[in-house]
Amino acid sequence: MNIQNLLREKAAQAVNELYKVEITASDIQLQQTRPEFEGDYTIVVFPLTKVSHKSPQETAEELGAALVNNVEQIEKYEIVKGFLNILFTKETWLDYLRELGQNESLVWGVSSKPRKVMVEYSSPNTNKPLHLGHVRNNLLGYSVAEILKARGHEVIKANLINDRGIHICKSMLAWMKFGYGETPESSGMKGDHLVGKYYVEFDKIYKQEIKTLVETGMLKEEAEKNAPLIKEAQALLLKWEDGDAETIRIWKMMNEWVYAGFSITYKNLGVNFDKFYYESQTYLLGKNIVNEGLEKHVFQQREDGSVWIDLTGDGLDEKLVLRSDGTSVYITQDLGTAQERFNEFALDELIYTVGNEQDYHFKVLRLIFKHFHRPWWDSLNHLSYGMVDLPEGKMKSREGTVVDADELISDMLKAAEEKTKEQGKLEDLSSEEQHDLFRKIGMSALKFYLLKVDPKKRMLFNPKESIELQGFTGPFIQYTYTRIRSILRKAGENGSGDFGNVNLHAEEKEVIKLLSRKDDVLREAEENLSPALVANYAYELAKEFNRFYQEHSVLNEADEQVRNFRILLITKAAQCIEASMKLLGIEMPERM
RNA sequence: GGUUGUGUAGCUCAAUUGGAUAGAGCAUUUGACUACGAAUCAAAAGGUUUAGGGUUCGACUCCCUACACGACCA
Repeated sequence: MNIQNLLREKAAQAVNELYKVEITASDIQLQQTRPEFEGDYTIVVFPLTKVSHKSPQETAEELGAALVNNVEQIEKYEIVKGFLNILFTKETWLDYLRELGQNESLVWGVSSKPRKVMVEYSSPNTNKPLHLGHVRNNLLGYSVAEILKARGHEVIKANLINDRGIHICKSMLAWMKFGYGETPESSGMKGDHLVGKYYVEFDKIYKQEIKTLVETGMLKEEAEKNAPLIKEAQALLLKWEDGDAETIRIWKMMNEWVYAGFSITYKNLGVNFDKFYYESQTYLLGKNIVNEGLEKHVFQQREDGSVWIDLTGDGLDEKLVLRSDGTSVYITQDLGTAQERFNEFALDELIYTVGNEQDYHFKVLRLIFKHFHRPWWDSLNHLSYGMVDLPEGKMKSREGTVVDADELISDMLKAAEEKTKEQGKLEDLSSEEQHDLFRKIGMSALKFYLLKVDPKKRMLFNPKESIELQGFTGPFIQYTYTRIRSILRKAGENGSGDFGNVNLHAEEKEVIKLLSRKDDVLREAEENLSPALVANYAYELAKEFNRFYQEHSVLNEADEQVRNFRILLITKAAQCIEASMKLLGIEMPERM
């Protein structure tokens, strides 16, 4: 059993008996004992003085004595300034490791209430290739989905592709006018990049037209509306909405190019989806919701025909849900698609992985369903993440500072190859094996770099740092893993016996302690939708192993029981590192 | 203008959700490869947690004010 939970429960019991109250295990505040004191865990006594009506010192004294007397796993206690430090017997830790050893592989603790959850992530536009911001989105969404799965939930990974609207018409128009039939095949370009090229082309010529108009004396805003190219694009959108055959044909063709491109990027990123949605099929949804809102008097219609919701009572303002011409806005279709998804899958929860620039939007979405009294309105969650900045500042497409996802990936792999070759340890691997290794190392550097940061926070992407292999990085953890694997290969079958009641060194105990925290880490990662907690944990574990490795030998250990113990210890450490990194979408190599 | 997020070591990030002397990595300085892999380990140095006030046994964390940067709503 989880040692922290054991302590919480026993402490709660003891408090209840001592002071005739009814507190629960979760009322016990627990933390790691600071290294300068003797002990494994520390009970914070201050909150308990409210029920004991005694001084912190006295309360700690009574609780400590009760625990030592009643719990065989507890060896001693020590009180320092209102903190009750608890030391467990070494058998407690050895037994915990034995318990882990009963399973062949590592088993995560699962949620007591499994849910059915849809995680929407990626959700790209079809007018240009993916960039660094999308990469953070994809890695976060994928990882959160994997974390939820590991917790025992049923997860549907969904991708809502924005395949319609003025943006794709711009690319189409530019291609029709200036493309001369260029295709991915004829140009040798990846489809998403080819379409992106025409999007940029559109913008370039559009800007020129505006400039020319302004020179003839037109106001800038006016020029932006009246430039011939934008008018043409708008006309094209109308044709698309009318279902014009030729327009639809070109639209489909260009979107197919983009999808082929995206699927390569997704494959390289190692992400996947169970369900694709397309806006062209969902953008008309939501109008029935608008009607429902009007009937329920949650929405109000104005004289011009537009429909609004008044959220001033919730601290927000009034929000448009349908334009006066009867067309949808973004929130309209989001209302429709959310409703449809709950209907179709009987979801317990829906998580949108979208940047924090849309915090307001998702607040509104939840509130609307709250006013509709949907029972699931509260399960509509927004995995909101911060933007990715570059050392030069924000990514700006106009200034060409956008970091392209495909380029980024290939740069990472190249860097991994160079740095690995510098080490010169792998001459005997086939070139195929080498390339697989470079991929694993490069992607681990990239993924770990992006996932180790709290998703909520805006972060800095420093290309030079991202390809580092030392310190708080993915490759460091991989390296640690391969060291363990190397020992285990050499150990062969020599470590399957029991280890009795061996001595336990500080470095060994610390590794077991960390292992015993795995389920709490996963639970917290779920609660906070934060892969960063898992990343930090994997790093801690790797570091703790390295500390052990420096001080103690496994294979050269003469005592067979000690050797058996250490082999099981490092086996479980390796499995836990691998399992944690897998939740981040990072693969472990056998050698590097 | 309104709403909202962020501000921690030179840089990039942590801090068990209010707990002990705020921790890591990089960079700098120093020590350890004839021990299972040195992509490692150990050590030094680096902090008025943006500033000021408040709440309490106790504040990086909660409240107020100001400043800086960002985002959103028109």
